[in-house]
Amino acid sequence: MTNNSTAQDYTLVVCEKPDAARRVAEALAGTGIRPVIVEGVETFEFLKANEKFVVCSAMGHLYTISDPFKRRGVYPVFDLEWYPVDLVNKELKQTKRRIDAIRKLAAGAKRFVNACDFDVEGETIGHNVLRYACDGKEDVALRAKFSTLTKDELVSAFDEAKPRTGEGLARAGRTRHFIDFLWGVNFSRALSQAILQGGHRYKTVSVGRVQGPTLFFVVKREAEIRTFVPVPYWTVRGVFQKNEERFEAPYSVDKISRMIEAESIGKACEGQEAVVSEVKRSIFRERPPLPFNTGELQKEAFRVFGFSPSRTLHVAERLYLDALISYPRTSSQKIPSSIDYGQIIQKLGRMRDYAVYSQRLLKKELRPREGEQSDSAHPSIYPTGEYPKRRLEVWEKRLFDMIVRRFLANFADDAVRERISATITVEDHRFKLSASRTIEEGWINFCEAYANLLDTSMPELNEGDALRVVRVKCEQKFYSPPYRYNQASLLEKMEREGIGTKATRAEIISTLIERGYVSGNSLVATDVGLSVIETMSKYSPDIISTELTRQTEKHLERIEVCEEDGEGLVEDMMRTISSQTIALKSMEKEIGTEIGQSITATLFGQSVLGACPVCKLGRLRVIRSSKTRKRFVGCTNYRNGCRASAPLPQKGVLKPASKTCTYCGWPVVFVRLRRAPWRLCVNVNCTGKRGRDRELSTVQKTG
DNA sequence: GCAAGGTC
Repeated sequence: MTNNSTAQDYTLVVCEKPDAARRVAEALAGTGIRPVIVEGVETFEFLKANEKFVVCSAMGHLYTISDPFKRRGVYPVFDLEWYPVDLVNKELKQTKRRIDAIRKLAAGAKRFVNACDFDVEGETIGHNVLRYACDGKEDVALRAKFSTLTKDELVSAFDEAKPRTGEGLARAGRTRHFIDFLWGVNFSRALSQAILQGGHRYKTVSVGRVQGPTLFFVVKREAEIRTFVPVPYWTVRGVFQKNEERFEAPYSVDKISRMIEAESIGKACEGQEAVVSEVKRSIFRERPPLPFNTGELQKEAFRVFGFSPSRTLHVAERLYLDALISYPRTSSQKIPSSIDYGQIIQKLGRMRDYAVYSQRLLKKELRPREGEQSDSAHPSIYPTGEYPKRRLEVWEKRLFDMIVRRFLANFADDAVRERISATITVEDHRFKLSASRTIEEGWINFCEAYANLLDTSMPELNEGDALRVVRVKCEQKFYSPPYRYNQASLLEKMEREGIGTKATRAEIISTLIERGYVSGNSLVATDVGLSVIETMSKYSPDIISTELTRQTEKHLERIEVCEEDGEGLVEDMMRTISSQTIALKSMEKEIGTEIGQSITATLFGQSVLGACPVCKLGRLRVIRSSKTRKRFVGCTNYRNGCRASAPLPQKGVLKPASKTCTYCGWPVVFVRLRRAPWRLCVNVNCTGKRGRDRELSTVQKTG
C-alpha cells in the first residue's frame, strides 16, 4: 500500500467478525491501537507507517436475499433482492448497528480493504458490505488474502493486497444464496400451501437443498429396515478345557450360511483332541487421537455424553465467547506452531485437573499430532489456557474437559499395546481367540475416560498345548437390519456426502426433528417425513437428491474462476422450479390431504381413530376437553367447520381398530377396562347399535 | 410460520 495520506485520510478495513477485527488490528499495528466505539460498535484505530487505519467488522452476513413481497402463500417467486438482514429478521438489531457504523466510517474513508475470511462466504460478506454499506466500493477495494490470523500472514496479506481479485468468489457466493432461496423457499411454500388447501390447519413444512437429501437418507434407511428380510446363519463355538479351566473360542468362520455345514463341524470336532497350533504376539503403537474439528467434537460429545450435535456447538460457542477455547466452527485438524502451545500447556498446568499432564509434557519436545483436514480461516479447536472466570455449568465443564484433554493428548507419546492371538486346531478345523492390552499408556493416560480402547483377556495358551474338546455349540442367528441413524451418524453421513457445512449440519438435523420428520434417539422417519419425501420424489426429485448440490458446486467452482457468470445456471433452475411447482400446484389438494393426514397421525399418534365419515377430509381423533378434562371424539377438520363428534367412555384404555364399523362406516375402538377388550363403534347414532346405547352411558356414568 | 450460510 502506498503512503501518501494526510492525517484525516484513513483506510477502512472490513473484517468478517469482531474477533478477527481485533486480531487484524493487533497484527498490523503492534502497539498503539485505539478502540473507538461507533454507533455502539467497537472499531480499532491505529497508525501504521504514518498511515491511519480503521478496522471494523461485520458479524457474518449483514445482507441476505429475500422476496420483496413477502407473501408467504405466493409461489413460485423468482424476483429476489438483497436486503440488510435486520429488515428480514427483526430480532437482529445488532446487525443494523453494524451496518450503520460501517456506513458512517465509509463516508470518510479514502481506501477500503476487504479482510474477511478468504472463502466464498467471506468474500460475499465483504463484497456486500462494500457494495451496499460503502456505496459501491466493491470494485476499488483491496483484497487482503490470508489463511490464518497470524501476524506474519496478516502483514504480508496487507502488503500484497490487490483490487478486483475476488469477483468470481463473490459471484459464486451470491449465486449460492439465490439458488438455495429459490429451491428452498418455493417448495416449502408449495408444501405449506398444499396442506392448507387439503383442509388442514397451518403447519410449517419445509424442504431445501440440504434438508431434502438429509431427510431422504433417513427415509431410505427406514425403508431398508421395514423391508428387511431376516436371513439365518449359524455360529459355531468350541468349549475347550485346559487343565481345570474351561473356555470358549469361536470358529474361524464367524457366519456359516447353512445349518448342515455348522452341524458337520460340530460332529467332526466333538470328542476329538484339540491342539493350540499357533500363538502370536504382536506389539503395536496406537497414535494419539487427532485434534478436534467441529464434526469430530460433535461426534465424540455424542458418543461420550450423548450431547446432540447442535447442543455441542452451542456449548462450544459459549466456551469460545468466554475465551476458554478457540473458534469452534472449523474443519481443521491442525495445531500450527503460531498458537504458542507451549504457553497454553503451561497455563493449563495451573488448573488442578491438568497440572500432572502439563508438567509431564513440558519436560519433552512438544510436537502435536495433526490430521489431514485444514481450514482456510481457523486452526483446530484447542483450549486457550485461560481460567474460567465464572462457575461453569456441568455440561460446559464436561465439554471443556474433553477439549483440554484431547489437546494435551495430542502432544503425548504413542500408547503401546500388545495383541495375542491363538489358533486352536481340531482335525482340519480351526478356532480363534485373541486379546489385547495396553503395555504403555502414553496418551491414553491423558484422557482415560474418553479413550475407546478396552483391555481384553483370554486364557493363557502356549503353542502345542493339548486341549480337550468339551462340546461344540451351534447356534442359529439372523442377519440384522441396518442400524437407524442417530444424530452423530447422520451428521457423519452429511459430511461424507458433502452437504451442509460444519456450522449448519447440526442445525439442519434439528430442523428435521422440529418439523416432525424424524424422531427418537435412533432417528425414525415419521409418516410426515415419509410423505414429504414421497411427494418430492414425484414432483421435484432434484431437491431430495445430493446431485443438486453436486451440480451446483461444479458450476460454483466455474463461477469462482470466472469461467461462468452464473446467470445461465440460475435461469435454468428457475425454469425447472417453475414447471415443477406448477405441476405440484395442480395437485395441491390431494398432496395436502395426504401430508396433512400424516401430520395428524405423527403428531397425535395413537389418538387418531380413522377418516372422518362426515367431512371425508379430516380424521377423527380422541380429544381431551381442556374445560371438563373429559375425552371425546372430534374431527381434525373442526377449524374448517366439520362438527363430527362422539362421546367416549371415560375409563379404560382405547385402541383404534383397523376396520371401520360395517353398519355406519365410523371408526371402531377397543375399550379395555378391567375385563377383556370391548369393541365399540364410536357413532352414537349407529344403526347397528339399537338398544346397546345403555351400555355406553352406564360406562360413562361410572367414569 | 419458508432455505442455507455466515456469526452472537
